[in-house]
Amino acid sequence: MSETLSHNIQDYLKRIFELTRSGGKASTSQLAEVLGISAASVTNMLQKLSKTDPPYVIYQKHHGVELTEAGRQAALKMLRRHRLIEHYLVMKLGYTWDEVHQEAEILEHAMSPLLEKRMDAALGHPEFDPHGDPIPNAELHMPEIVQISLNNLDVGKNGQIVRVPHEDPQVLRYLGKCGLRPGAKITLLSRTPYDKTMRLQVHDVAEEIVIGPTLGDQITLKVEA
Amino acid sequence: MSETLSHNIQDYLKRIFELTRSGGKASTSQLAEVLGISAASVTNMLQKLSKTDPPYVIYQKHHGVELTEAGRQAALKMLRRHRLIEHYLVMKLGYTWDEVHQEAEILEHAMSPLLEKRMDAALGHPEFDPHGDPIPNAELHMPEIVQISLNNLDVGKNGQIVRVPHEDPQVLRYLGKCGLRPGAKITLLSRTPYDKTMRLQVHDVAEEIVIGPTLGDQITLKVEA
DNA sequence: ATAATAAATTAGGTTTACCTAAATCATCAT
DNA sequence: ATGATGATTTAGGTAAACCTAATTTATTAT
Repeated sequence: MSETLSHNIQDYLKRIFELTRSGGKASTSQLAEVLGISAASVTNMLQKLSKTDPPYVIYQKHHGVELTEAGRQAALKMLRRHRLIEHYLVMKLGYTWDEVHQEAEILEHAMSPLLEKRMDAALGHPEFDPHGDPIPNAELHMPEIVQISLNNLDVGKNGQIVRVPHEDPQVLRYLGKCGLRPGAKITLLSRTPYDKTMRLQVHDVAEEIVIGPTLGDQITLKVEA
Repeated sequence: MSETLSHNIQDYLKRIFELTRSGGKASTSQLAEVLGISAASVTNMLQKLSKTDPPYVIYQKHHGVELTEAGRQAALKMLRRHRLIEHYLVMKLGYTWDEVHQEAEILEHAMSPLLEKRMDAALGHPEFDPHGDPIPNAELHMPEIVQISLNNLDVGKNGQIVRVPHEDPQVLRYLGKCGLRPGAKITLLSRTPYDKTMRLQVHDVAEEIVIGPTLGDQITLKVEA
């Protein structure tokens, strides 16, 4: 269980994790696509990963692949490291959000348990990275996520858009232009006491946007429990 | 010139640099020893490294190897990264000295130019790491300072302690009590011709101290070039 | 000078992870 | 139900970097 996995294997497991995040299986060609290699190479690796002593994946010819618990643990370990690194680079070394991903992609494979521990401590054991994605904790548990309306989000907290009102195409178009669409991660910057108008920052978008409580009520977010 | 070298090649070049630091060439077996691999593997790699388009080493069968200028630049780049990382881990992440070497050995290969730049800035562009070893600057020039052992310091000259022997805690404690620790500045007052016993003045400390050549050999100083 | 020893090289092989080309399987429209 | 199409797998091969065993070269002691 604690044999060291190669960089490549770590990458495969991480990608399978991402592709199967919302259930189902990952296909050979999907993996080939995200890993930037040929489908034949992927097939070879999947066969190998499904035959290790604790197998890392469950693989059936022509029917895709999913992680075993061992594979999931390994993937979560990489995910934790990746997000900790991203967070660290932004918080401590002045990186901007768009610079961190590539850097973390490489560093995560070079990170020792000690370095992970120290960065985690230096950041105060954060639960979310600067993109708003949750960071698995040291025991590899993801923070619990629940859904609430934007109106109920606490100031300073992050959330990820799940649903936006779709009745009025004009509103929808406006929100889309601001980057406020399902999947977008936001931070609530302030809420005025009197009329509950909210300023919020869409991650990866420079401008802040302002939203009133009528619209805010209709916007659903995933947030930490 | 800016092709990316493999981890392995970077390690070979770094080791050759270290082994030839004080002139001469590195032998196949020395390299096999420090790299922890067989001599046969080293021979193969040396042949390869001496035949690249800009060759990285000058290699003659049975007569050892030394770096070309291209090889030296590559080695210095790794040395800079290694020492910056060590310094960073100690200064910013609470590592102790015995923990940093292994960590840096791995991280140096995963370090981007941007990360190097940011760490360098975060540390205030240091010229020496906490060991007192010089850090090549961004243009890969070593600080114009030479390190010598106390035994080789001319009488009347000044120096700054860089390293003291760390095997014997009793000796260390004694030297520490005299103010003779890394960073301390000293002047060599005299050296007896017969047994090379030295009198020296630690700046900011009233008492002179006396040191024999056995201990003097193990005390490293920075002096002006 | 030469034989013994040590160091270095060559020869041949392994593993990991990739590749291309050819073959096979699955699915979908007719 | 069948054939076309696309996805997947198999077969055979490459490159990097390592290995052991056998051989060759260099050095050292007599």
